[in-house]
Amino acid sequence: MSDNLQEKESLNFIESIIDKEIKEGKTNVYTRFPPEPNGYLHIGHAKSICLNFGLAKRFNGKCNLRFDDTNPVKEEVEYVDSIKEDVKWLGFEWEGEERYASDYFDQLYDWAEKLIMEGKAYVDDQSSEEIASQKGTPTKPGQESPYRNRTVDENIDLFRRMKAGEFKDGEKILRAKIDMASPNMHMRDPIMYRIIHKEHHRTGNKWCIYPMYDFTHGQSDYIEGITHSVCTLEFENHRPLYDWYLNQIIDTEYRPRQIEFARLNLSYTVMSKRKLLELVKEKYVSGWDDPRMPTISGMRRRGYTPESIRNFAEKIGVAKRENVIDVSLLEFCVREDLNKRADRLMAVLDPVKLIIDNYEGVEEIVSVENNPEDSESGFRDIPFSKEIFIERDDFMEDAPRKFFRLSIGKEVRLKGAYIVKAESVVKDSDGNITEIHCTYDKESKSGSGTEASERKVKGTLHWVSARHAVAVKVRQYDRLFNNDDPAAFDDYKTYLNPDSLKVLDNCMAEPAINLLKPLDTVQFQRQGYFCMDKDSTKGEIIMNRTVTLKDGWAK
RNA sequence: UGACCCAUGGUGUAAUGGUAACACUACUGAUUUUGGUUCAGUCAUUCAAGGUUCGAAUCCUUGUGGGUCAACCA
Repeated sequence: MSDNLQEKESLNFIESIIDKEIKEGKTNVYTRFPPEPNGYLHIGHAKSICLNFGLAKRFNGKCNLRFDDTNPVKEEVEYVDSIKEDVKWLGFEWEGEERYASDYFDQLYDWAEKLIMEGKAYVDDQSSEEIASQKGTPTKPGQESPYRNRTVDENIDLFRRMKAGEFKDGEKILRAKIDMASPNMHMRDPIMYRIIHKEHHRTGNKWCIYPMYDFTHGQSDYIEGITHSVCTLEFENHRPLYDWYLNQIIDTEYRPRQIEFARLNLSYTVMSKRKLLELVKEKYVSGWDDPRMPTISGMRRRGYTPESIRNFAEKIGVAKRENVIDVSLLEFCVREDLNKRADRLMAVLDPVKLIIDNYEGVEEIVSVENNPEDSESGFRDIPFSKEIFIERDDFMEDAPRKFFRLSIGKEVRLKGAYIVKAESVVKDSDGNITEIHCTYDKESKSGSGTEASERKVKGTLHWVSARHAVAVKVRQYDRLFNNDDPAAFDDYKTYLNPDSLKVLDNCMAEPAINLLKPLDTVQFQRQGYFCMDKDSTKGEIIMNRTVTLKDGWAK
């Protein structure tokens, strides 16, 4: 029966393709995640990672991590390291050691010579401008290069001299000889190798010619035994070239297959590496791991969990249709996860003092459950006293009838403690409330079992005992852009949300906050989920707001 | 005036010729010592026109709309 259920589970279109192939006798599934180490991974990459590793897992296959490092101008070791960390953090394990396209440079070079020998590639002496001008347009065919019909001997000689470093950057180039009239621009004698005199993060100064993406990717797949080369839609037009190159070198039955899917777009954010890099370089954010960034490292610092991101990737599905996922789905996923696992803590973000005038004694201890969603999580003790802080928003002198919080003459429950009634307020010369004076019902203590403790009151407030309060700094993060599709505009930066970060310096938390370590997540009761920032020190606790709680009141 | 791809509620994703469904969002209500959670419910969907078929979201044709492609980027 359970088998039946599993069979009924719907497959995405890639899984359907593989499922069909397996039924037709194909035996293995081998995928790869192929980032270029020229930036940090973002939530869009997470979709691809979950897809590729997920496919391997589902079909008992393998998945490689391969760095597509064919352009030393843009690539750096810093990015390699961060990418490895992020993939691991997301919970995936690649097959063996990570791979590098640069590991295949020798083989790629040999294949290039082979193509030259067969008259299928030639060296072009023209400038990039000249080549571009002969390329034609999508609706007009291109013209053939005057160097297109050089002899094999001449081409080989020139190519070897390119490799030997006899020419400057841009002086010569190796092109495949395909079809300048092809309706597919990528087939109009695409560039295979260009000269770049620049040290490579892996191969050092061994090479001064580097292969282009198209001449690298399919062959790398072939070398690694990849069966399904899953990439995003913009490579759809490259597929004929992917296949053409493979046709030149393959002499076995095995052949990798490119399949394209629609990349992830998220509302209220930008996803392109170029734009993210701009935000970092121009200091609109504090770095790649700024908690407002849609990068994996930013989300980690913000307090997102790997589980919530994987679950998100599962929920958004995989298809070929352009899509913009509502960021509220991401928020739903992290709340869903954190609700189950985050211990509750009380913290007052905008404190105002509340004094219980008839409170007897100095202080006492109350006991509160750590997480009502997790019976294993137990209870903790919290100090309570005559003077406490509550949220400024939780008090109104004259409240509308739907206001379930504190106002003069009205009662509320202090979470885990007593029911209090507001009697009067003290204000400063500007009219700001500085103290709220209350009386409490001595018999109403939570859990005491008395009749008074069972009384129902409209609202329950979080609070912190004034003399025990721990000062914390809170960073309230909000969406980075205030337009739901900023990427649609060239001047997307004008849509940056000026309130995407609010720093609150005078927050007060209960003493248990001292037990937290960096990256620990808690729920501040009635506020949201917060994650201790890595910049916290002994003297200063910094909490990043991951996401607010859903607010059913929302004035 | 090219090639390739795509079109299902507000947003996503299913339904694989046989009752259009699931999730998110929004909104109701119940429960609640978090205006959270949980539970119950409501609103809302096949781009258009032809054709094939007993039967079409699904297959065909033609439109329409959208995306991608003219880096010595990936």
